[in-house]
Amino acid sequence: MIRVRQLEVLCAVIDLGTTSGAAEALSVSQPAVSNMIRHIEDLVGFPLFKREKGRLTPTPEALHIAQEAQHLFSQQKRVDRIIDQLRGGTVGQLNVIATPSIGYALLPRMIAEFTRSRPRVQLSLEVGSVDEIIQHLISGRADLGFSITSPRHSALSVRPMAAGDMVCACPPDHELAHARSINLLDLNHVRHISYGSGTPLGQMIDEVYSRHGTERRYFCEVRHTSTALEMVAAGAGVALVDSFALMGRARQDVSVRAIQPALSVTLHGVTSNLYPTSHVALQFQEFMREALSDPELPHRVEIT
Amino acid sequence: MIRVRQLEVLCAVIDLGTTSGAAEALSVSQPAVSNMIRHIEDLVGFPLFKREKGRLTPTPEALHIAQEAQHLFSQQKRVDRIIDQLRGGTVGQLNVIATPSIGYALLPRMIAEFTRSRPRVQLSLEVGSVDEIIQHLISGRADLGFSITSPRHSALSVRPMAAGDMVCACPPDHELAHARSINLLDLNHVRHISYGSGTPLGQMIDEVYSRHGTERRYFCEVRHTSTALEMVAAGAGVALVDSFALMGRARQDVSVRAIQPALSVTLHGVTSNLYPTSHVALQFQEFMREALSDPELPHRVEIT
DNA sequence: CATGGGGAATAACTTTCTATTATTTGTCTT
DNA sequence: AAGACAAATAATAGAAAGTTATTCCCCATG
Repeated sequence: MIRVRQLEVLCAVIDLGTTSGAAEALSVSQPAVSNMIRHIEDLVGFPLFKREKGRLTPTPEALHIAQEAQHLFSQQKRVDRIIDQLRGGTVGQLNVIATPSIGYALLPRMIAEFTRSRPRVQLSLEVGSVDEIIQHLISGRADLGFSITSPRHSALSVRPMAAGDMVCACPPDHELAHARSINLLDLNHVRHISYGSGTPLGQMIDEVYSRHGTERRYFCEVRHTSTALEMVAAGAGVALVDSFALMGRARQDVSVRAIQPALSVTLHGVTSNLYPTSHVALQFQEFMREALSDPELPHRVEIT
Repeated sequence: MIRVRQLEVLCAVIDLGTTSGAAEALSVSQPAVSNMIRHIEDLVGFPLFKREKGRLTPTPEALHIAQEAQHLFSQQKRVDRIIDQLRGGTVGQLNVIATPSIGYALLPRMIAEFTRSRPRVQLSLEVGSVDEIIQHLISGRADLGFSITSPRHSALSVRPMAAGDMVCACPPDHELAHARSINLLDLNHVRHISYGSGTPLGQMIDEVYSRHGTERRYFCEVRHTSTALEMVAAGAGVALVDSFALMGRARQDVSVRAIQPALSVTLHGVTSNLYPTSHVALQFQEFMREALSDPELPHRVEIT
C-alpha cells in the first residue's frame, strides 16, 4: 500500500519540476527526495519520470497518480482539522441536564459563555429532577449533569463543584429586607414560600425547626427554588433559596439576606461511568468549576 | 499531521474492541498496538479510550475520528487500485454499480457484449441500493451507476438513458396471461407480489390506487423487481415489474402484459463530478444508451 | 576547450517510527 | 488460590525517511 508521504513527494516533484525545488518546498534535503522517487518507482514497478539530459519529466502515469492523490491529501487534512477541533473542544456534542435551580438561570449563562468560543458544539440543555438526571446519564442521553442533591447511583461519578448557602430572598420593600440577619425560625412569622417535606430541601429546613421543637409554617409550597424565586420577585412573599438559583441573573427585584443558622449546599457535577465522558463535557465541567470558584465573577451573589 | 497507519490502528481497536484483537487483525503484535494508541493520544492531546477494569472503551472523540477516517482509507485504496491498474497495463477500468432490476440481468449481458471487443478492460459489477450507488460513486469506488430512481446528490451527474414502463408479469398459464390488457386495480383480485409503500415503486403504485379511492392488496412484499420476477417465474403469482428487469433474459416462463394506466419509468446513468469520468466509462454509458434505444435489439421486451 | 553552475544520483550514516520478544500488572473466573 | 485474558511496560530490532558530503552529467559561456 502506497504511503501518503510518498505521494506528497511525488506531487511536489511534479509541481515544482525539480527534486531540489520539491526538497525546498517540503523542507527536506534533495537526496531525500531523490531517494524517495527511486523508492516509489521500485514499488510501483514502472518509471514515474523520464530522465533526460539530467532533468526529470513526469510520465503520464505519474501525472495520473498525482491527480488522484489530491483527494487523499484533502481527506487527510480534513481528519487533521477535525482532530484539531476536538482538541480545542470546538466541536462535539454536549448534552447537559440539571435541576431547576441551576438549570434555569445559571446554566444558560454558563453555556452561552462557554460556547461563545466554540461555535461548532452541538448543545442541549434539559431541566429535570434528580431521578431524571440519573436516568439521562445512565442511558447516555446526557453527558453531564448538575444537581444540588448528590444522586446516589453506583454507575455515576459525582464531584463537588462549588459551595453555596441557603439564603433568604425577599422583595426589596419587605420588612425583612432591612434586617441585618434573619433567623430561620422567624420565617414562621411572615408569609413565605417553602418546599414540601418530602423534598431534600424541605427536610433540611424541617430538621432545624424540629431541633428547636417547632414546626415550619408557610403559605405556599413549591417544588423548585427557581419557582420560589419567581414568586418572591413578583412580591408574593419571602423564600429560602439556594445561592445558585440567584447566580447569573441581575435581580433588582429581590433582596438577599443571610440566614441563621447557616445551611450550606453543594453543587455537584455528575458523569456516567458507563460511557467515556467526552472531551467537551470535561472541559465544560472544568469551566463551570473555575467560573464558580472565581469570586470576581458577576455570577457571584453578594449577600448584603 | 496524523498518519494513515495511526488511524488504521485506532479504527482496528475500536472495531475489534481489544488491542489483542486489533493486533491479530493487523498482523502485528499486541504491544505494537498498545504503544501506537498511547502515541496517538499523546499526539492529539486528549484520551481516545477509557481504561477501566483492564478494558478499553472508545471515547466519543475516538469514534468521531474513526468515522471520518473511513473516507481517508477509501481514498488510499483508490489510489492504490489506480497504481495497480497502471502497473498491469490495463487499458481502462470500469466499475459499475446498479440497482437490482438492472444489475441482475440486463447489465451482465450488456457488459459481456461491451467487453467482447475490449479484452484489456478491468471490470467490476456491483448491485446495491440507491444509497449505496451514491456512496460508491462519491467515494470513487465506482465509475458509473445505473438506477431507476434518480439519486439526488449535488456531486453526481444524472442523465436519462432509456424510457421503460411498468408491466405485468405472470406465469404463462395464469388467467391474466390471456387478457388483452390489465387494469392495475384488477391486481387486487389475484394473488400478487408487490413493493413496500416506503419504496419509490410502491409509492408510485399506491398513488394510482388512492386516486381511485382504493387500497393496494398483495400477498407478498419484496424489495426488488428482480426478486418479484423470480417469484413470478416460479409460479407464485403475478407482479408488476419494470421493463428493464425483463430485458436481457429469455423468459419462456413468464408472460408479459401492458397495464392500464401506463406507468413509465426511466433508467438513469449516474457519474460523479468529484473525479474525471474515465473514457471507458463514458463509452459504456453511450453503448448502453444506444443499445436501449435500438428497437431491433433482442433485449427489447415485446409486450403481447 | 576548460570551467563552473544547476540538477540528479550515490554513499554512508542518523533519526524516527514501527514493531518485536519477554515480562509484568490488573481483573475476572473458576 | 490458580488460571485465563487483556493491557501496559521495558528493552531492543528493523524499516522508513532524512542527513551530509561527494560525485556525475549536461551544457552554457568566456
